[in-house]
Amino acid sequence: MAPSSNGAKAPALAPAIAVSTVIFTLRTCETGEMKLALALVKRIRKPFDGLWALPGGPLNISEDLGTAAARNLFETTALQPRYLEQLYAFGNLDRSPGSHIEDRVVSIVYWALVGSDEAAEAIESENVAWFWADELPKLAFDHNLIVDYALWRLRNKLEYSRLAHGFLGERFTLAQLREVYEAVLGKELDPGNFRRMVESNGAVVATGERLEGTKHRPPQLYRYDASIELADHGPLASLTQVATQTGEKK
Amino acid sequence: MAPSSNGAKAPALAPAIAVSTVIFTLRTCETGEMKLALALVKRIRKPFDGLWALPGGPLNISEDLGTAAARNLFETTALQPRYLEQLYAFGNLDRSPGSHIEDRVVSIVYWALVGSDEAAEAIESENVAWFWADELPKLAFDHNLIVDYALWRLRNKLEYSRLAHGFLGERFTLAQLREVYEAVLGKELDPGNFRRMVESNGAVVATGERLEGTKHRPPQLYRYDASIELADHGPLASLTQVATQTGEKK
DNA sequence: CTTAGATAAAGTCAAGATGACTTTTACTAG
DNA sequence: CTAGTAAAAGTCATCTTGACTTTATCTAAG
Repeated sequence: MAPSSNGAKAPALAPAIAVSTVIFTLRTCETGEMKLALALVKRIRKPFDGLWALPGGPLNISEDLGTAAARNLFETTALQPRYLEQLYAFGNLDRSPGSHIEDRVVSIVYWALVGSDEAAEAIESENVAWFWADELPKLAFDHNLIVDYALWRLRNKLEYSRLAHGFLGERFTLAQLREVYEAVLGKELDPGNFRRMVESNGAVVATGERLEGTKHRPPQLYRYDASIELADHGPLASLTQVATQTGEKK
Repeated sequence: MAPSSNGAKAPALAPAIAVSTVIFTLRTCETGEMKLALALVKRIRKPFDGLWALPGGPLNISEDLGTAAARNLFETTALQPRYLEQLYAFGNLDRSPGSHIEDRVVSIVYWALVGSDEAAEAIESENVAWFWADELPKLAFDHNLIVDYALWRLRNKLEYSRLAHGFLGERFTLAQLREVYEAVLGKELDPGNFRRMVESNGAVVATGERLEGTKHRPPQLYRYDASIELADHGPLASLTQVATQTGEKK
């Protein structure tokens, strides 16, 4: 309650805040299958120099958390996120072994989805690259742990519609959508059952159009229901309807 | 990537970090029913002076996030949490309307459960009090939003065993456990179905003992399965088994 | 000793969800 | 016209869930 012993407003010893992002996309691997990949940057400084790490940086004083995450994402990949959500705040004292206490950093980590078509055009360089999610090297800091958690959230806590919108284009077939799920979950799904469940939960709807040029019965094209949000509204996600409409008192 | 324009190590303008906690307990109300309550402190300073707010304070440079939350909880209520979990990091620029930008604070919010028996002995004063979760006043900052989100998580994302252990004692009857759920969810549950589901998910087990002294058939006493963790391990909750055992490379 | 009242504990039943599988439909390529 | 392919629709047994019924075991009143 009371301020710390020293009441003066001198530069107090306080932990710094950084914002990092786990950037997911789907890419086609040698065998032609879709596989989950994420963007990493190579460290070129003291702790963990030379190791790969999650993109991130300090939080500007006049920048929202989500904005900082999106900015970082754009600075490293030149891409816009299709979906962005806060993951967790990592602040353990031992995240950067050997560092001095006054260099302590609390990382607020976001995770993002970028379109698989756009991801091909993303920046890649000596220091920025895509890695298969299941073949990661040892990362700097506690970033392996962070990625594990992000993967867990991606696989367990994300609804169909968001994944679809995050990775696919405006229109898509159910087979494409199923491919996305199979890539993320790492297992095959029954086409019939997949169709049934997608159609019952009304997040995606048929457009009436069909995709021509296949060498079999032409599949229908689907799109996301307009009323679905794609960006993260923080904890509001589920409360938004209420919170927004309440807003001011009636 | 590059440091900000000014390379000097002068006291950079950075957001401060605070840790706050939403402290839940169950209390018996006038009618004899259990109701969900949470601890608030009255502000005695500039922004929102006089309004009630979540207990919290700055994060010490050498203190883990969860430790800071537990310390705050103890300082305000003199209680130990039975369960503690990170909720979300709130960092919007408009959380404290009217404040100067250099006073910006990012709050990492935890939520906690304290035993309903212990809660009776908790500190209560002019400036610290329990409020019914469904009868909150207007709170300082964005704390109403935070509490709404914490309530949502409590009701939707918490498994039986943790709720049980968080609010009840070492041993309890299924009727007591059901009462806890009814209080949290705000609706009545079928005793038979409740029993079926608790017994199928093996989180709580029968002790073989019975509670004597009732004016009807004596109910069996249950306890939590030993293997259940109660404190928050950050995102590890579900990964711990793997992460911990992996730890060092084999 | 018997009975009423109360709740524990176990059981019943129908509706809905889920996974594995089959059949039919509509196109292309030869 | 036929074979090949995948879309789309349908079948079926199992599991889960909510609502409800029945039986068992205690206390307390008479």
